[in-house]
Amino acid sequence: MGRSPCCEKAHTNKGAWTKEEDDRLVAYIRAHGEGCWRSLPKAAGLLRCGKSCRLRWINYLRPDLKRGNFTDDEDELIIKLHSLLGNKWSLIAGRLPGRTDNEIKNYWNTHIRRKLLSRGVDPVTHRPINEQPPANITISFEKGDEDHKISALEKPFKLQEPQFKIPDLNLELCISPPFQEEPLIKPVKSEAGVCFSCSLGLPKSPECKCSNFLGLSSGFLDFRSVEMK
DNA sequence: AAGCGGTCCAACCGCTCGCTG
DNA sequence: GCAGCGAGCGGTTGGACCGCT
Repeated sequence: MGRSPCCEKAHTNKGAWTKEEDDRLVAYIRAHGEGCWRSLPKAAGLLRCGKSCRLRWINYLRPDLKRGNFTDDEDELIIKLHSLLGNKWSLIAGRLPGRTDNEIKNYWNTHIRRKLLSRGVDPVTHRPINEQPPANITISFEKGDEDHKISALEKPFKLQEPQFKIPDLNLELCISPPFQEEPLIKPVKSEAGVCFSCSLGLPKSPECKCSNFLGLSSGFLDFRSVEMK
């Protein structure tokens, strides 16, 4: 049995949003808050799919969005984050206050890719274009658990033999409070984690007390400090 | 001015994940 | 354990816009 559609497609508008639709959506969310996107269109009097409403709100109507050009700092931060996280646009967006995953994804594909290529850097692997790819590195979270292996380089290279396996690497995750707006490169050291500068391999700042890149020596990678709020 | 090709970005689509019964 | 559902994510697309000829 197939999944039921997320909305009655026959009775929904598609394409560009009108000013009136925007106003209705904003007014409804201001009055009732976000949540239950499936029922929102009907409640708000919109002939739109819930997904479409959610996307419109998140990518365009949210009051905390920062519109306009990306700064050089943001560019470099995106490149660093992409080299660490790959195409995890929502995670990258979580580190750029006021920016959306869609915006960053578009910006990456239109500007940064080209920028890296012009520097002679492969935008997928973040390595010099004429450099031979290294043997792939596989990280295993649990002994013998094939499903939990991940490629350290996301997908740039196919699995090759011999596989280099880091023994019993325990990437224990810890929960930190929701992200608060702060200077981009200021160290935000969590209780047992690592400051963001170090997690990106950026130069240490005076306040930094981290001992190792990615917090591997401490056994902690504060994933939530990278994950979106 | 018209035609064309390239660029950009808003929006859609399909899939996965997590939750619930 | 399984199925259904809603939410969220990443890839892709369509069309508006712009510069060049």
